Amino acid sequence: MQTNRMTLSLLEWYNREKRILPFRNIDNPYKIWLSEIMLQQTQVDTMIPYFNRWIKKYPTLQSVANEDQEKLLKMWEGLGYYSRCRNFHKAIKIVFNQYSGIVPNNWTDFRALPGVGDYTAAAVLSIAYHQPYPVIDGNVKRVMARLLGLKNLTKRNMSRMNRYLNEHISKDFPGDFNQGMMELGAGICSPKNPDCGKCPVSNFCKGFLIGSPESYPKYIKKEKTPHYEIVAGIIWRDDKFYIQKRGEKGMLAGLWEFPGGKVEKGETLEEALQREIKEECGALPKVLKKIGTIKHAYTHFSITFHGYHCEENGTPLQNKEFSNWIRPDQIDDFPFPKANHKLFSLLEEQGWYV
DNA sequence: TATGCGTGGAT
DNA sequence: TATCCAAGCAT
Repeated sequence: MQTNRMTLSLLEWYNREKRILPFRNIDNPYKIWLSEIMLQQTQVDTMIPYFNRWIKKYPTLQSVANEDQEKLLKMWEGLGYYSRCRNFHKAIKIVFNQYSGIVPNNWTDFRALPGVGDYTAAAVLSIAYHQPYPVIDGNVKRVMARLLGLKNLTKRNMSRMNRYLNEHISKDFPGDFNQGMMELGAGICSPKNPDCGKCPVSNFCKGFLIGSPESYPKYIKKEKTPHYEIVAGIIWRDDKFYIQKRGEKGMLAGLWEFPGGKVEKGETLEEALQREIKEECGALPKVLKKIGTIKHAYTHFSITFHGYHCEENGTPLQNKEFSNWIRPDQIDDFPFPKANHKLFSLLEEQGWYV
């Protein structure tokens, strides 16, 4: 397939306007892979400081393969979607043990690694290894829907996009083509008010020619998410408080937290706190004082999070396998979810101790 | 195939 | 302020 005008126009624009990204070292597939994992559902400016911190501590693939997962999660703390980190660790160990530490350069082997889907496989193989696999992310979907005038992202329309991209991707600079498409979506072909005057491919864009690019693709309204009242206890034993580690699966897996949980219907906050701590730690606490309330939104629900100072009430808490007693200055040694850090902030303001 | 999975930026 | 949505993947 010969290079065509749309491709040339996109590449010319990309080379002129592209952001200088610290993670585009084409000699280092490990760094490109990490950057693509960190960028999933995450904006570039949010991810960059995390990437720089990670690479400073783990400059090589081997250094990740040999590290404890808890330390890696601490580096990931605050970035969200923590399964990315756990899967990346798993995949790096596979590469280290089964591929002599060389990131596979073929689709079948690389795509099979945990946490690597079609997007990441195409991104890494095109950017690091110059192979002509087109990426389709949220940006590209929107850009392509407008270019081709597709209202609905049906299976049929997705295969149209795929065919168009496979025909138009630059064989010489597939990584630049892919990044150009994504940069276009991020900076110009935005969901609302696309800046078509600056778009290098507006002449080829059906949405633009029709005069309503923003109506592609069709907007799908999302269900409202539920809201929950959550209670949690900082349970003191002298100058230390109790934390427990979450399970290996599900939400916030592998992170640490305080005991607590959802308030049920007809329950007061303190009743819920007593019940949850009894269920999780095997003993009723004494509730000393309310710390305060914070709000937090997850993808599928939101919470109001009530924190309480507590202490043991005669019966000590059970010492579970994945629990710990720590001082406030030790919170930097454990990965905590964002909601817990919001409560930490309140405690910083008030002074930690009751 | 629809849903669960975090957090922060943009409007 | 509320809402959308972001360089997706696993199940």
